[in-house]
Amino acid sequence: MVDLVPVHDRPLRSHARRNRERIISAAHDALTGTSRDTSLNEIARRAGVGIGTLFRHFPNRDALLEALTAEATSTLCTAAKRLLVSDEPVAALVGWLRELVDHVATYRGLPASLLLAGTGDGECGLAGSYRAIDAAAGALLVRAQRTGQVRHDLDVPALICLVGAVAWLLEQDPESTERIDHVMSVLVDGLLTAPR
Amino acid sequence: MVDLVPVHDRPLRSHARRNRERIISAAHDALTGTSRDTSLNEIARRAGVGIGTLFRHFPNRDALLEALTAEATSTLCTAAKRLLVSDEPVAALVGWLRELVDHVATYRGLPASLLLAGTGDGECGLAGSYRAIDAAAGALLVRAQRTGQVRHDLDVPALICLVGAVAWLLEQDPESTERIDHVMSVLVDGLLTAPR
DNA sequence: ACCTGAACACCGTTCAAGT
DNA sequence: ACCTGAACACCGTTCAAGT
Repeated sequence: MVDLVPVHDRPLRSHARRNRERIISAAHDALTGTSRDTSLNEIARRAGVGIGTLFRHFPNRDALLEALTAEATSTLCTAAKRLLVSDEPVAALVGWLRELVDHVATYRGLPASLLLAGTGDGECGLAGSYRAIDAAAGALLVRAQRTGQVRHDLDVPALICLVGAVAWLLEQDPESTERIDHVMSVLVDGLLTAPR
Repeated sequence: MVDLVPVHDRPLRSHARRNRERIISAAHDALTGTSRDTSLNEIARRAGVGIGTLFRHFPNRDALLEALTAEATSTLCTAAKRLLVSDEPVAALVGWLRELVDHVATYRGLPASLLLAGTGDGECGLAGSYRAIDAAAGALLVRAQRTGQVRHDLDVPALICLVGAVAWLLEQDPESTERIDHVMSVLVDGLLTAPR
């Protein structure tokens, strides 16, 4: 994209960009740490920015979540592409799903927002992330199903539902990692083809 | 318990009891219908009662949820006892878990509150319900495990986690019954013993 | 073009004042 | 003993006013 903006408002734009970064950084710290339930007003305050500025950059909470997770989501999806050439299709799928659970559980409210992005007809903030995850998971799923070891009556939305549900469990009690692993193993067993 | 209260405050007590019933009834309608996200103030208003009265009867949202669900929970748990003498232990467990999912998904916020009741050390409102469900599920689980068809590395808390997660999915999108059924069948497959 | 922060309509919760 | 509702401290969100 060519830069057509006049030179004289460069400093303003760069200042705005810095504000954006500050908000993202403050939001990351606020939504990731131990006290994850931080208000948007508080995030703006910590970012040293007016609340109006936060809403100017991110019209709603989902837009902020999208910005926060965009980078991690895309690295996760490129990782999926790399896994597509591994020689263990089922292990690749399962391993990636586990990573996805951890990723989605990183920010409070992300499981619900991601699910909503899948259901929602319109363009809610996380629609882009959802599509990226959908594509990555789809490729891994199809390849795993071709081995015959994974149920064929599974589609990507169902898979994302399952991941979202487990991520929500992790969100409810971030301490209970071992229980989540247990639950996840039950779920993975369910994905595998049952003996007829 | 013997009734020791003087006769002259009987009408007051009965009036209080009627208020309690009104609140429960209004809350049921408000939290069950299509617009499930009704505020406590609004519920009090619909019940024709001051907001202070609502908080006097139910100190927090979980206490209200407990009162709302107490009856349905106990009938579900007596149903579990009846299922204990059926001749299909696995089908009994699975069928009951499905009913539990529907029950937990009935009221908005119940999945999260129930999970918290399991984790919480103290006495949050739904601790009683959790114990009842724990006992009922435990009996069904043990019997199903004795057949050898159900994984032995499963305990009741893990089971309730799974139910809560699926109920949360249903809560997020009450329309998607067919998808939930699908997810539930995957989960149930995961509960069954995998071929060694 | 971008930022600010007072202001709005809400939320759950409390508590002095009533009967 | 029980009820009331104004009041409090919050929340997300908007928007007139500034630079």
